[in-house]
Parts: sequence; C-alpha cells; structure tokens
Amino acid sequence: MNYWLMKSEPDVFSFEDLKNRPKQTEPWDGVRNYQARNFMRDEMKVGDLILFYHSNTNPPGVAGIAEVASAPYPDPTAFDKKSKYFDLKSDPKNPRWMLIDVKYNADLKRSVSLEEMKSMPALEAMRVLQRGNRLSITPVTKKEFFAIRKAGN
DNA sequence: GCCAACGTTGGC
DNA sequence: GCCAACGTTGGC
Repeated sequence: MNYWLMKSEPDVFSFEDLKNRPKQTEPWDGVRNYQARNFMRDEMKVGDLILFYHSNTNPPGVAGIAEVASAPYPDPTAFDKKSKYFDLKSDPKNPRWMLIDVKYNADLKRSVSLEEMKSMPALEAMRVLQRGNRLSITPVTKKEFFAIRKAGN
C-alpha cells in the first residue's frame, strides 16, 4: 500500500465534485508532466490512499481522502482534438499519457491547511512542502499520510 | 496580479 | 548536448 498527494484546483475539480460524481470516481486526465505520469503508470495501485489537495485557492490544503480505483490506461483527452489537453505527439498505438481513476474514500472533519501542514513536525520532509515544488502528484510516506488524516479528524 | 521555481522547446 | 526563451504552477 502506497500513499499519495494529488493537487487539484477546486474551481476546476474539487473534492466535493468527486464526492458528487455518480460513482464518486473520476479519471485523472490532463496530466502532462512525465514524473506525474510515471507515478500513475508505474507505481499507483488500486486501493492506494490519496490526500486530495486543493491548490490555487484560499486557503490551500488537504480537503479529503481519495483512493486509486483503476489500473493505468491511456488518457483519452490526448487524442481529442477538441480537448485543451490534446497532444498531437501522442500516438494512439503508443500512448504517451496514462492515467488512473480516482475515487472518493472519506471525508475529513475539516481541511488541513498548507499553513498547518508547515507547522507539523511530522511533515518536515514532506515533498509538497519543499520550496519550489510544483509536481501535481507526489508520493507521501505512511507517517505523513496518517499525521494529516489525524489532524483533520 | 506578482513572481520564483522549474519543465519544455528548439536553435545551434 | 547546451542553454536561452518561453510557458506553467501555485503561494502569496
């Protein structure tokens, strides 16, 4: 079992949006960063738990818990000329962009803000708190995951 | 809206 | 293969 943090701008797709989906599941499309893709393609397994993080909002922070709900498969938006994520260079026979489905897992009683995360000793080495970090998907240690879940419950 | 950080692109 | 230019991310 691995643990992850995934960023989303709540104006675009929020934790509540995920919860309100008919199957509480959403394909994590539009990722166009190779490191993030590699995590989805090579390392994320069904049942892995995810800290669903709201970025570009006030305040930023972890809004809830999600889980990995599928094996990796090609991102269909890469082949859709009308999509803003269309990628001419992604060959359907050899897809460049892979994704997994993300599913609602559990609410937190309250969000855990970035500011609060920065104050928690258990999160000192957490990747998303390091300076200049922009990666939208990052691995999280078990200790970090449970420290945040506990703070929000 | 600013801007630091950082990934990608493309000329050479 | 270098690196300048450019685009994006995301906190503030």
